[in-house]
Amino acid sequence: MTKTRRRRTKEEARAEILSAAAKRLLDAGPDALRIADVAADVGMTHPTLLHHAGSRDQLVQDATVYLMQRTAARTLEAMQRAGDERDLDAFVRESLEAFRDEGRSRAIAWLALTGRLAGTPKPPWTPFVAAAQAARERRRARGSGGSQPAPQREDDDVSTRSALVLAFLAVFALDLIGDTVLADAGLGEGPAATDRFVRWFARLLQRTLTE
Amino acid sequence: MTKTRRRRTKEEARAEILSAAAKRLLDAGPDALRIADVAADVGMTHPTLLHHAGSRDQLVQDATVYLMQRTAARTLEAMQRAGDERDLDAFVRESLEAFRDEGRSRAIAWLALTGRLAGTPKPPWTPFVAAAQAARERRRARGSGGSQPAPQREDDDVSTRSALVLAFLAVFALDLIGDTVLADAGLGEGPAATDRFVRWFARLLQRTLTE
DNA sequence: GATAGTGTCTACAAGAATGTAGATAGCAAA
DNA sequence: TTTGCTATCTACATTCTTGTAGACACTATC
Repeated sequence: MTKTRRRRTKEEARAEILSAAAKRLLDAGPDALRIADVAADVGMTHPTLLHHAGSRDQLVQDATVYLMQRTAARTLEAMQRAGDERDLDAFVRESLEAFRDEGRSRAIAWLALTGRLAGTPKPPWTPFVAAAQAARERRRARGSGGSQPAPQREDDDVSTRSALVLAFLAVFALDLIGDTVLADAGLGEGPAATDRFVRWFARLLQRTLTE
Repeated sequence: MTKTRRRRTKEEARAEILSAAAKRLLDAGPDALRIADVAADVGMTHPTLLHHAGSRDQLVQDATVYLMQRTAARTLEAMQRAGDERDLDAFVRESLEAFRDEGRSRAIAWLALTGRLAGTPKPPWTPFVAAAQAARERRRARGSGGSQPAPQREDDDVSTRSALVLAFLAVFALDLIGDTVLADAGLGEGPAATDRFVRWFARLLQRTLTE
């Protein structure tokens, strides 16, 4: 009966706890999070975890913020990498992959369902809007040769933002329930069906943002 | 201390229980459903509820099916009413309203997150696909005057189905997280912002399904 | 009006989950 | 080495939740 106690610094303990809690949060949701489970994941007893986390409610809240910030960073990076210059097909596909990998859709859905979404740090939309807007104007200038009437700036802006919102909503929903919906609609199953739909959707976006 | 016992038939009791359980399910999700709460809603004690429902798990499962069937009926009716002949603006708006009223988006999201979505009765897509396809061909025949080359039937079908899937996904996500996303993207707040986006999206759909 | 069937209740059992109290042990600084 | 700090543990208390047992009461039927 060798009892090997591992002693962490306060910060290490907190980091490990948050990470494990975020994982459980993603899997089973806030209501199903059990501090004893999280403690076991990290390798400590639940009173020790409480010593660091304060209370269950506090842990859920902290893990929520941690989760959203972590996934936001990863997602935005992927979107930025893909959305800058290349075509929208890559943009949509990479966004979807980032959402999927980090479980961002699930995180957002959990928060929305439990009424915590509003109180969460929001992602920065401004750079995307600016980039998309610039790309649109570039395409238009190239295409028209300057012979078209001056574009209506305001309508353009709303249209660009709407397209980005649509992309966000579609990727979110596609990740969450895409497989089921595509199958129900008779568009096939598995990754191939999703790929086809993503390509179709990217073409649609491209046309909208180019016109 | 007048104890007024109300005696229901087996069927009445079951119906009331299912309805109340579905409401709680929608609000707080499967994990947070407490049979004592549901029993209180209906006006009975929790052992009585168990007598009718069997067990908590059984109740959750039955309420899930009940909920999905009820919302499906209402939603499909609204979509059918709007999607048959009129423009797509009405179609999208009415779908969204139906989703919202019945909490169908929340129900779907709960099921998806807890891994129950696959085992749920699927809505009938065929009539919508057929109607949308017919409408598209009608529009095209009217527009082209018969001078265009014969349309590629297969691509057309995939495109129609894809558009319907996109509409479904968008309405679903818009209901769940639309307010937050629209606000984050700088497209305004409240019902007005949603309305504007719905109109924009409907125009997009219209163009896609008409070409 | 008596009787049978069963919907409903009260009381209790058992377990799970959060949180507290006090002892112990690992680590760093004197 | 010694000492102080605190991360960690064991043991316990409390509350919440599901589920069971058996008595009671409402309704229909004879």
